[in-house]
Amino acid sequence: MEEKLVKFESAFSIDCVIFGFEAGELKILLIERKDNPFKDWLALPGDLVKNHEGIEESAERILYELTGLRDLHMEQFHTFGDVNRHPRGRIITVAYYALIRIDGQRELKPGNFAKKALWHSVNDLPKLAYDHTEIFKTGFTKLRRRLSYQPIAYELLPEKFTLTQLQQLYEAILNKKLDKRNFRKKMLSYGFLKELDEKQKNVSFRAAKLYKFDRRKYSKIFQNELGVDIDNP
Amino acid sequence: MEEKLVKFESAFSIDCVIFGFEAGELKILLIERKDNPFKDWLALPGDLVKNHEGIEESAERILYELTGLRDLHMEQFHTFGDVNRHPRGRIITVAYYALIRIDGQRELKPGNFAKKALWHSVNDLPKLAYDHTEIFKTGFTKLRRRLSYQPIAYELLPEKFTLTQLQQLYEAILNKKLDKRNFRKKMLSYGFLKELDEKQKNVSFRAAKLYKFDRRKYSKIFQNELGVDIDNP
DNA sequence: TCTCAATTGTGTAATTTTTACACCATTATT
DNA sequence: AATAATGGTGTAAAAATTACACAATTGAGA
Repeated sequence: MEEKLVKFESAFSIDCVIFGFEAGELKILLIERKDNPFKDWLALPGDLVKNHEGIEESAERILYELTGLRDLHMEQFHTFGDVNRHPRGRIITVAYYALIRIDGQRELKPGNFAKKALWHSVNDLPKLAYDHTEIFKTGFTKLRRRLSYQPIAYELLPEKFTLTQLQQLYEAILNKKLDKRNFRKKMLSYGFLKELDEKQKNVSFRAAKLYKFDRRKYSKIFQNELGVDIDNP
Repeated sequence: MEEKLVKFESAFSIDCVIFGFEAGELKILLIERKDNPFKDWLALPGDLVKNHEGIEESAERILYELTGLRDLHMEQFHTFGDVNRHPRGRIITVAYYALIRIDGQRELKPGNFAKKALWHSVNDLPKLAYDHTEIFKTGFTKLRRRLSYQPIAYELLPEKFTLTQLQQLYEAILNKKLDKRNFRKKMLSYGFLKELDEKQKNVSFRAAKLYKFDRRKYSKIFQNELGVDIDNP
């Protein structure tokens, strides 16, 4: 059963704050809108939720259509439902953030309602369409808070990375300088970083060791620490 | 403009997990449903969001109608949107938790669709209507996680309380025993507990000192520690 | 009024975690 | 061979957390 008419009097949508990390900078993926309202503005990728899909599913679809990627780290973080947040009617939107590895080769498909999709540094964002600036800020704050108790950052790095890259990523998200020795000590103490027999290439200085995440160990440590409490009904 | 017809093909609702603390037990406020679906089942208080109200506003209204209280500590914690979560159509629901002081005197108004409202211990909840058991569990987990980094528990206690009561409340939420001396040391170190010149009455043992929260000091300590990051756009 | 039962209120030492801090090593480039 | 740039490492001080036991107070009841 295909939908023809969007019920603007009462509908729900998904908006995604998609984080990536590139050249030492934290970025988000934005689209440039083709039409009114907010023609030519930058906006968060999003769509109306279809009748046959759950909201989680819808968020995954939006991400897949845009990036071709599935099974990303995604998290619902807030729902925005002010009466006038959307000029075309009463639409509440469920916001998710996602963490993805930026890959310059990958083609982004902005979809029918956008001219293009682009990565934009979080540090000098223009005003976004609708209430998307607020949504972004909320999502960024949630990500930051989350990172301070769960080391999810590796989702943003390439498979092999140096400790300096990891530290730069933390610094970009937490927005503060960290001490190199203490940072390394801490990260290595978790035990889910695996040192590789490989070094950085093509750098004109001492090459750093490469590491990768051991997902198995990571899960063991962090799943029961954060999931639904086992002792409760 | 009054609504006559509820658009069940696509609507949103609010559900509230309302926590209270009484007789050393953590409780939530439930309603007993009058009609189908889920006639006679216990459910979380909730309602459809009206066209003219924001979701926050809607949550506040639901709480006010039920308890007569305003300005409660409320927090949106998750939105549930599985396709088949509601037997009567596609309804996604935004869930809030609230913390309130149980007052046996206060009359609860269950509303038109419920037979009654009652406080129920969180420890032996029956299966709830719809997906409300899942909503409750998620809310409880969020509350627990929040409490471990922000001492919000005082919202659940009477104005004057003993440190033992406070500890019991923490134990009920975190679901584990705490060390009395360490607990007191920690709580008092925050500096927002004010010792009163008053003691417990009507107990057949050594009466404990009463304390109250100093909201002013509390806010100073915890507002900038958790709010939106000041350094970011 | 004495005793009992129940609960309050208190401090210290050991352990763990966090913080602060500086220099030599390695590599590519010239 | 010197230089420029970054990688990689350890220790000591401070702070936070944990573990742990007993005397003091009160009302109830004999």
